[in-house]
Formats: sequence, C-alpha cells, structure tokens
Amino acid sequence: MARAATTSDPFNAVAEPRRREILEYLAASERPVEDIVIALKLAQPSVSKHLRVLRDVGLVHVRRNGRHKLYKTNAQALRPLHEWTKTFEKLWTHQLNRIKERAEQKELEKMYLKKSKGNESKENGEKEHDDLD
Amino acid sequence: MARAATTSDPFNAVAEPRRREILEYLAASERPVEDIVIALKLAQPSVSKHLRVLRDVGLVHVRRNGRHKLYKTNAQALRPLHEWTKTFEKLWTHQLNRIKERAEQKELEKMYLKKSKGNESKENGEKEHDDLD
DNA sequence: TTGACATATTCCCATATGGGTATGTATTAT
DNA sequence: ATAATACATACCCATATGGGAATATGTCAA
Repeated sequence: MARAATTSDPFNAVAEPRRREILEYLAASERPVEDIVIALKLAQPSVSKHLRVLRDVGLVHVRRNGRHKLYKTNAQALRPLHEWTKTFEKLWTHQLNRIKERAEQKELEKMYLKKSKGNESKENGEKEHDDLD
Repeated sequence: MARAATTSDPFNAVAEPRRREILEYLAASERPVEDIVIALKLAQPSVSKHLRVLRDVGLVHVRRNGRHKLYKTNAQALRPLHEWTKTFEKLWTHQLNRIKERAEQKELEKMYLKKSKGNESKENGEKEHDDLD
C-alpha cells in the first residue's frame, strides 16, 4: 500500500510543512490564493493542490469573492489533533518529574557518597537504555 | 519530490495511524516488540519498521533486556505538536463564539421578526461561504 | 462575445513509503 | 558450538504524493 491517503484525516494533512505554513498564514484572516502564493513563495498550482487537501479534511473554509476565493483556516478541525496530543500531557510531565528526581538523587549521591568509583552502570536493577541496537 | 521523509519530524511520524496506536500502546509502560505485534495484530517486520521511524524522531525510547528490547513512548517528543495545535486554540474558541452569536442572533430573529419569508440568503453583506467550487 | 485575471485540474515524473517475505544479527539456552 | 528466540534489515512491489508545465474553468471587464 503506502501511507493512507492524505485526504483522509487532519494528521496526514498537517504532516506537510507547507500545509502547516498555509494554515498559519490563513489563521489571521481570510486570503485569496494569490496572497498565499506570494507569501509562501510557492507555485500557484501547488498552493491550489494543498488547499484542496486542506479543504477535504475541513482544515480551511472557502468563500468566493468575485474572481477570488478567500480561504481561511478552520481551527476547529485541529482540535482532534490537539486532544490527541493532550492525552500524553500528563505522561510527559511525569517523565520530566522522574528526570528531575533522578537528577536530585544524583545530586544527593554526589553530596553524601562523595566518591563511588565502580558505578557499574546499573541504575535500577535494569541495564542500559536508549540508543542501543 | 513527494512528501518530506517521514523520519524527519514528529508531524510526519504520527501521520501514520499504526504509529499512533503504537504510541498509545507504549504510553502506559514499556513493552517488547512481540507484545506490540500481538496487541496491534501487525507483522513483526512492520512493527520494527514503525518503531524505527518513531525512534528516529525520538518518539520512543528503547532499552535492551535480554533478548528483548523494551520500547516506551517518549511523550516529550510530542510537545512540539501539542504546542503547535495550541497556537490555534484561541482561534477556534473565537470561531465557536461567532457561531454561538450567530445562533443567538437567529434566535432573536425568530422571536422578534416572527416571520420573514424572503430571507435572500445574505447574512453579512457577503456571499455564500464554504463548499463552493 | 472576447480577453484578462484568478484558480483548479490534469499529466508526467521522481521519490517516499508500507506491506510481505526472506534473511541477517544479537542473545540466551542446551 | 548449535539451536532457538527476538528483532532488525534488505528486497520487491503497488501506491500516494508533490512539483512543474500545460490546460481547463469560472468570473469580471470592455
């Protein structure tokens, strides 16, 4: 297969850096395609294609104004993303706390043990972590 | 070109549904690859490849334990994503307010005007919006 | 109607995947 | 050392893009 269609969900839609830029640009106020082309220095067809994707997932709204089409980001469509990441919020504060604790513990070790040479690299009865293969 | 390498940033990494599931699964506690394979019903090579991507962007940490490798999600790497979506938070509350206001206004119209037949579909001196082509 | 202007689509092409299968590598058990 | 276990990679293949160029579509002006 390959990756799921970009059109299907906001996660895929914002995976593209340019599309994130477009969303940021259109967050302030509605703008015609032309403005995006100029502001982000992209080719017009490119912008149109990105806008198409963003529209399909509801991340932008369009309104016709004469020959122009005014786009603006529909922030609400980003809420699922925000909520999802929020799920991990407490997790990362926990992890930060553990790091803090570990740092404090090391601090204590330094202060009280003053010198322990054979550290044996065992911190929890477990072996090393991260970056191994 | 095509899309930027998935390996480059967390936005791309979480664009994959399976990878999000893996992150969710590994949020609670560290688990060996095998468990992920079983829990998410994916082929082992598939899981390894997804984990590889997640590792490259720092979304998971690994630790070797005997023949197993214990993975766990590193929530901190999700903060950029959370922060980015947060940028739009006020925007969507604004939009919600506007919707609310509009609803209230309609409510008023219903109550006071009681009956206006030729609504002319003009709400703001502007034309229609959304879903046009 | 014809022409200019603003966007959207279509084509073609190079590249990044993701899945499946087979194979390589590390680590423990016998 | 050899086999088994647990992962990681390499390969091959089908598909989803994204960019660039050319073309189609829609709207307003003369």
